[in-house]
Amino acid sequence: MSPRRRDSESTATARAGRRAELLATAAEVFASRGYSATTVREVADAAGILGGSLYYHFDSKESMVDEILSTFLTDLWASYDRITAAGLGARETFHALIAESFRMIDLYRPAVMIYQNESRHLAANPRFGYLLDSMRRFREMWLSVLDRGVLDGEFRADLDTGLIYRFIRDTVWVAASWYRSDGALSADEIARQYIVMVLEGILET
Amino acid sequence: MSPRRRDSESTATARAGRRAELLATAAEVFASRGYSATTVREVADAAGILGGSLYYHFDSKESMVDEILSTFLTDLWASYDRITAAGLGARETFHALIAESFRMIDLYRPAVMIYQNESRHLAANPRFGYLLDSMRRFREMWLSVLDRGVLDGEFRADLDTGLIYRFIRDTVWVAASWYRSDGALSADEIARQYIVMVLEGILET
Amino acid sequence: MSPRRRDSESTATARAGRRAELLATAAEVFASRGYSATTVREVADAAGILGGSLYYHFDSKESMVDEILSTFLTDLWASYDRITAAGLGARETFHALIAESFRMIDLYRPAVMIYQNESRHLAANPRFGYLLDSMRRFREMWLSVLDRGVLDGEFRADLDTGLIYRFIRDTVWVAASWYRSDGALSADEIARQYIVMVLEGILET
Amino acid sequence: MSPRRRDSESTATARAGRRAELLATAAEVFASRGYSATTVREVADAAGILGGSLYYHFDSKESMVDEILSTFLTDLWASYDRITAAGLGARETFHALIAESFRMIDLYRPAVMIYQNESRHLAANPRFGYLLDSMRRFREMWLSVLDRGVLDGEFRADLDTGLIYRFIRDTVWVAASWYRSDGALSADEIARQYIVMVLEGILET
DNA sequence: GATGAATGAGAATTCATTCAT
DNA sequence: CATGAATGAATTCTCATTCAT
Repeated sequence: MSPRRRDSESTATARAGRRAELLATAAEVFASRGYSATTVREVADAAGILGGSLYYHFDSKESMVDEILSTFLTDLWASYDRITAAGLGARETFHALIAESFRMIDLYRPAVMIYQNESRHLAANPRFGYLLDSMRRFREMWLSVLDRGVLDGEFRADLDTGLIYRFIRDTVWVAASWYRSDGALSADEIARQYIVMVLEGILET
Repeated sequence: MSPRRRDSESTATARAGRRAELLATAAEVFASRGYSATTVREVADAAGILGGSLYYHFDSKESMVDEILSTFLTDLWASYDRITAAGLGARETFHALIAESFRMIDLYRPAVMIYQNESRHLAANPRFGYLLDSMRRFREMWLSVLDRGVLDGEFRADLDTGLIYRFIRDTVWVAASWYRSDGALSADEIARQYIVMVLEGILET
Repeated sequence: MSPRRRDSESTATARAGRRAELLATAAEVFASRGYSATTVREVADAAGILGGSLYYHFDSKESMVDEILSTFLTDLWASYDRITAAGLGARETFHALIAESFRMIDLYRPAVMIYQNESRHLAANPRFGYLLDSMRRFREMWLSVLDRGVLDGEFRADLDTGLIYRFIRDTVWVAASWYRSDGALSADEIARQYIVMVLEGILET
Repeated sequence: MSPRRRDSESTATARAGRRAELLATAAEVFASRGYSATTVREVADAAGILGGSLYYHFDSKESMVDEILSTFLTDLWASYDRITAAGLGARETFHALIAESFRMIDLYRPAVMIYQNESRHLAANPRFGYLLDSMRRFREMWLSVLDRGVLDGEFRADLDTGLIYRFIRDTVWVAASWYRSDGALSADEIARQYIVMVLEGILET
């Protein structure tokens, strides 16, 4: 509680704040221009500073995406884990996961876009091994929900669950590319309609 | 059938063939590594020639993607136009468009991936204005099919057709990223299941 | 006069100064080796930095010549305009323009050489349209002086003024290629003899 | 006179003709675009063949300029030598040399332009040593004429003959850059007026 | 924290030249 | 004679990164 300590605390906080601010800017730019097509200078420009100045905050361009993606994925999996651990039925779990995914898109739109567009390329780098892990976990999680649903007689048995899985995976995340938090439909409404579509189809019955 | 005629035929063919060959290689590499992350040298390596030699055939890296994408889109729209001009009902049109899309993925997998992953960035360049045109046409085409289907009572009226459109658009093309022509499911089988999924949903009834 | 003020002054000066310094170096090299035969690396070497570093200051090799030439021409025309607006007689204007031209050669020798040697080629590029403008203005300016001189009975009427104009234009600027500010004749002395030569001829009378 | 011999003769002639034709084209292009800014492909395009095909006729781009320049200079010096050996007075020699120079411009316009614009750069190459020789001879020839003229009381003694020499040299050759054989003034008329200008000046007397 | 000026590796592109056909 | 396709070195330009101030 000495002045010195308060100082260093507020400095640390300010620093973290600036860092987060810069990461948000970087994420935005990476998402819209593509990671490898984006120059460090473009990120800096968007942040209103000079290219070199970014290196006071980050080691490298790579460490920026790294932090953007790992922050997002950490939060994502905390949420997913909470849902899958809740002991819900297949259909309810399905519901909850989809809804949560759209909430994540709402929260981390740029990060989701980067995840969606750049994962394949980045994953070649050992540093981004966790991306592969995440994709694997994602697959297992969904297959487990779908397979259980088929077993329970809730989901159709005449469709390839592997295909359904890809179908869900792709459509959910790709929504990040057109979703606008200020658009006509809220994240929750999109999730609701999306769930209806996937569960019941678009045919009039 | 005289030797002379065979000669001039085979040269003409070789000429066009070499170009197509190089474009196929380039498309493959662009698709797998990402356009801007791919170096011209990588394309050349994959083609078994030196970097500079590509410039005998193409003006620039950009003109390579340009040709890859415009060739694909020209063929795609020729097919789509044939279908929409056939005077089918909404549901049959839906069917035919989806099936054709998967056939296109089968035929132009790398081009589709590039279209899917790089369109946004490339479209910033006036040279690629046709990408925006294509996206616009795509949207109009699908909305027209969906709206007609809703009017005809074939498609549900309680879902946002704009949302359905995006849903379809994204899932169809994204399949290019995992589709293997030598995989377990054929393009037609994928299309069939995909259509069932979208039309009837994944719920057991 | 506080240290702070001196600092910021000297930084601002250094900034503009560095650019001007590099341009002076580039002009020197372009003038002596020829613009298109000069490599960016040669300019950088002459400036004591690496090739890539030049691009921190300039967009391209082209923009370097551009700046060199436009700076020179801006100054040149300011001077010429001052003279032609002074309301002098044809012969006095003639005098003043020639003298000023030699002063410009003294001041901008490399730029003049580049102007002289590369204008034709560069002018094909729309970016250098001002070179054509300048040549046109130059022609009009001289023809107007010469024609007025003929009318006033000061210049001979039996010579083609178009020919005289070219004669003057070429000889004046071409002097840049051999003029040395440390040579035996000063710019003013050269101008003086030059004027005598053109006005009175080289014949003993 | 055997058919074989006639054949080889006419082939040789045709070959030489084609060679001269290509050189004329090359000279034109080098003159208008500048030697180092001109690509071999541009020359070939202008000749209606492909880049590589030029190498059937010439060893290199360099050997093309070489042949262009040396052909011109050989002819030029043959003429100059004839004149200086004729034992004329200073003024008559002056007359004859200028007239001959304009005739050369008429005959070898592109070569003269190349000589004028590229000599300095090319001369750095030992292969083009003859360019320096030519320049040196040129200087000596003119200084000798001028000095003799001053001694004989024909030319003014109050002007620096070195300056007059440069003045003549530059204005004469530079005319190649604007001279058109189909222009309003013939080579002879230009020479005539030029001689008057230089000898008597442009002042009305 | 940020700036201005560089570095240096590597990217895209150019171009003279070669060569089998 | 000419072509088509390459080579490979050089060139222009880009960009992540560094660092003294």
